[in-house]
Amino acid sequence: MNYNFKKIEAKWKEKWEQSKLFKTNISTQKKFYVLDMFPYPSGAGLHVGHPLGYIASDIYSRYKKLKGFNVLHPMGFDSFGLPAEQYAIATGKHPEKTTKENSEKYKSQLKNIGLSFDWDRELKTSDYKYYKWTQWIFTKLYNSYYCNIDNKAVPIEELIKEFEKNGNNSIDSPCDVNTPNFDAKDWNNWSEEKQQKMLLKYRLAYLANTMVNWCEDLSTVLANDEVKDGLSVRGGHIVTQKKMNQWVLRITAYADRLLEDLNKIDWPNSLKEQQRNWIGKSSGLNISFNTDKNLNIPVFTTRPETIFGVSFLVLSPEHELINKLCTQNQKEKIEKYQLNCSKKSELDRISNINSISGEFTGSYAIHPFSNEKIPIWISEYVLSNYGSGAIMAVPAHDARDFKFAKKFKIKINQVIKNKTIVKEEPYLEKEGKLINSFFLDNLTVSQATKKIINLVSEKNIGSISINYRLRDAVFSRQRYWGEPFPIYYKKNVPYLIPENELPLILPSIDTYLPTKNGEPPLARAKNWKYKNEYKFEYSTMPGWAGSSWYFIRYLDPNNNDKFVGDKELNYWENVDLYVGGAEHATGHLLYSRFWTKFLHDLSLIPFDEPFKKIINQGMILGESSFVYRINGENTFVSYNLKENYKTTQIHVDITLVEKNILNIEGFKKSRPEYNNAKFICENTKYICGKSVEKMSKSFFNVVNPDKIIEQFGADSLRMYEMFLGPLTQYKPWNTDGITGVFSFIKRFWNLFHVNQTFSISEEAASDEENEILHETIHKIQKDIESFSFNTCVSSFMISVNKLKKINCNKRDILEPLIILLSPFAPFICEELWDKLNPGQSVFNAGFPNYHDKYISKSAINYPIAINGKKRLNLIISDEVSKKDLEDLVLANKKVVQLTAGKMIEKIIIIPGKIINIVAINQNQ
RNA sequence: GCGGAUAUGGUGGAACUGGUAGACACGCUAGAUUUAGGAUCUAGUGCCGAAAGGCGUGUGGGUUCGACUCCCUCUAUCCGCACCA
Repeated sequence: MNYNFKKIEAKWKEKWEQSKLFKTNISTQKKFYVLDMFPYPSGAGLHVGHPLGYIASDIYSRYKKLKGFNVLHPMGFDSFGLPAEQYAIATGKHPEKTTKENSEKYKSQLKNIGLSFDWDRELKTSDYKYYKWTQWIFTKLYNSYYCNIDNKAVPIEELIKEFEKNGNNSIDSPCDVNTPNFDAKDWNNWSEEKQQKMLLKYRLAYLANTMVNWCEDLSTVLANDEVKDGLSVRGGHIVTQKKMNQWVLRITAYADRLLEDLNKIDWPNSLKEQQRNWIGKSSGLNISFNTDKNLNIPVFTTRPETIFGVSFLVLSPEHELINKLCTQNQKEKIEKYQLNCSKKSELDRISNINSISGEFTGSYAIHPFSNEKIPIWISEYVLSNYGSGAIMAVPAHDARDFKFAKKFKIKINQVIKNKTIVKEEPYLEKEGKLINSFFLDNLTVSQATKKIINLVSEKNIGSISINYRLRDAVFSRQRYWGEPFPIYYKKNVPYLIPENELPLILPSIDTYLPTKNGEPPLARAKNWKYKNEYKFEYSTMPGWAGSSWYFIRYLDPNNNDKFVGDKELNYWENVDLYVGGAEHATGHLLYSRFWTKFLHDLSLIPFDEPFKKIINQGMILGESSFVYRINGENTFVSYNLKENYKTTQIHVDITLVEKNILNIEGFKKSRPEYNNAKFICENTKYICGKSVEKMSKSFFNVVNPDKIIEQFGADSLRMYEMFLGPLTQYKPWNTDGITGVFSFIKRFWNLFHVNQTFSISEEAASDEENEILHETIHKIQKDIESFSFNTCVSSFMISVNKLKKINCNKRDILEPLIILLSPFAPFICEELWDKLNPGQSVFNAGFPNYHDKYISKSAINYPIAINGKKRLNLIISDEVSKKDLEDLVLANKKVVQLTAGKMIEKIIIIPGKIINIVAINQNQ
């Protein structure tokens, strides 16, 4: 019988689906939770790069199952999002419809690959049965504040009780910067409206004015990557910065815990490092500078010891004191500068390092220790939302301050001794002794830092302060295709929709555009009011809302009474292995940790980290092909002749290229403008150029897995994806190479067949055969556990090649080998297992154990090296003593020949590894 | 600018804690076989050289009996973040 993968794969796909082989339930076994990052179902479907991580996690899941674990391995879709909405705007099709079509397509592609997902647990974020609970979590955030004393989130009722008793005087909790002090009397006298406004300043979900990229012509808000050089990418409309009242989540309250707890999870270091940098904790000192206008300017510095090096202050262009500091003759310039900055997006403002700009306010600060006059400037390199929005500039010891001082010819005071000439370049190290610093002179940096901190607090002009780079997370989107907020407004004050009235269903609207007066699309919904009276919130939640907790919902996806059942939660707990791309480092992975910690604080879940271990898979890159068109002509010149002309490089669809040779007829037909194209060829062939880049529709280099499966089968696709290289690395796809694993699979099949007939021997295995088997078991187990799947495939090839050579078809050997291979190539293994053990599934078998006695060998093929360079091999029994070994080696003819005329200085014997003879020339 | 990774044949890659560099494949060369298929099998294939031998893991140095592996220098490519005071 020939290996007919089409028949085999179709058969088992159906059988597994019918028998619900991959359905999981709570049991008494040990659990293991394997999760893939949530895909967004795009209209283009899967390409060959997408399933890389899914195949890896599938192999690991199946391995864990064979090892006796109860494995949870679910899949679903992050189905809210911008592309579906934009498609809806363009075509009028409801995003729900396209989302459904796209996820069905994804699902069928994933099933073709033979991934062992429990599809009964499938979920979609856009399903109201799911987003009911996303809304519910929002109500919990809204109804909580963060207590710094307990260091956790606490229900807002506790805060109200405290306000009623003592006002907010003894509250230690992050809140709005403009929160006034009040006592119980004030609180109890306030109207409900005023009380609600005060509470909003403390909630973990609160309203705040935040800057957005506003596009007047489109009357909508744009994302950073939709804006370039102050214009919208689509259409080139002017984009300005505008403040907008939006929902914000107080993630900064968790900054320290998010940072600290990185130490207790098994994530790649680079990922942890990215989160650390994103949170960006830095400790320093807040110091107040008085000014000639008698105003206090607080500045934040991490280098307080350089206080005597300050030669100017810089405020951010939005700083609230600028109006008061700005003198009459500087006013015009300052206002012009401020206006200029407001036109730039934050991204533009900070991306241009080399153009230094700023304006002098006309005012001076007074140095708190030397009483010197210090000019006050404004510049866009100081950000209003970090620290206090103002800095003390020390050009001798800070790179940006240095550039600024050079440009505006401000003096540069060196205060730390070093060989660097600070007139030419700044000295940035925190090493050396202080100079020009009065009472700090001759102290080291750390001594001076301590001393200045003490003095500043004694003088009552500043205090130690910890700053985070992390900002609170804006949670509103002016879009249609997202979760509606369970919020309505009464007298402009937000109120929650009661829990028992959730979900608040996303209403239908006629068109998905914002309204003419700039309200989000939901303002178009007809008769959409709470109790027919109160306006709902019109913005929707961002894409990351649904993906911040989906891993919890998988435990109990169909529960209509709770977001997850207790039994399920306590059995499955958090994710043991999470596989996905590193690009989510500071988005999804941080928000999920935040929500997990929050839910844990309210005792809703028993764990406070979502993902115990993460593996980042690398990307599979595509190989793009190019043709070269002579500028101004419809003539294409072959790759090696293109230097003779001025040409433009154009992507050509890789399906029209084989072994770098262009299918000219196909190319002509591909686009009307190529119909009459001419070609300058090399030996009648047109050679294309190529390069490796991201696999993308726009580069015409995508390879569809369905086509690969059609030609070689899913088992070959799975094994080839793993064989390409280490899971975590970036690597190019090359379809030609798949023939290697395809013929391996056929060779494996042929082990079970003699003259095309299924044939298996019941004879006992020989030592040689056992050796092959047990070495393979050992290697496969080790490599799966270290996620080295590429070397697993090599070992399978090696052992099958060896077994083929000795024509082994013994059950004792082949049966365990099927189990070993089944996580990688499930279809063929199930088929062969079924022939050996009719009616049983290989996935209910146990992973075989290896025996050391077959792995250790008594004779060693010793490599013999002379001066570290291997020269020959000698087979020597491991019972030979060291002394005998030396004699044996020195007596060898080849050794004698190679060491002739040299003196043998010593012999190094590393047992079981190598023998090295150190020989030196005698005449030297 | 800062941070992180990576660099090994024509190509993808292997080499466990310093111990045989190039496993396993693709490609290529030669041959066998065949119902001409993107089939199967055999042998060869790092580079230079007729051979002996020499040279080889991005560059230059160092430690070591021995370095792809450890240390220093430089270079290139990719990725991430955006002036974080």
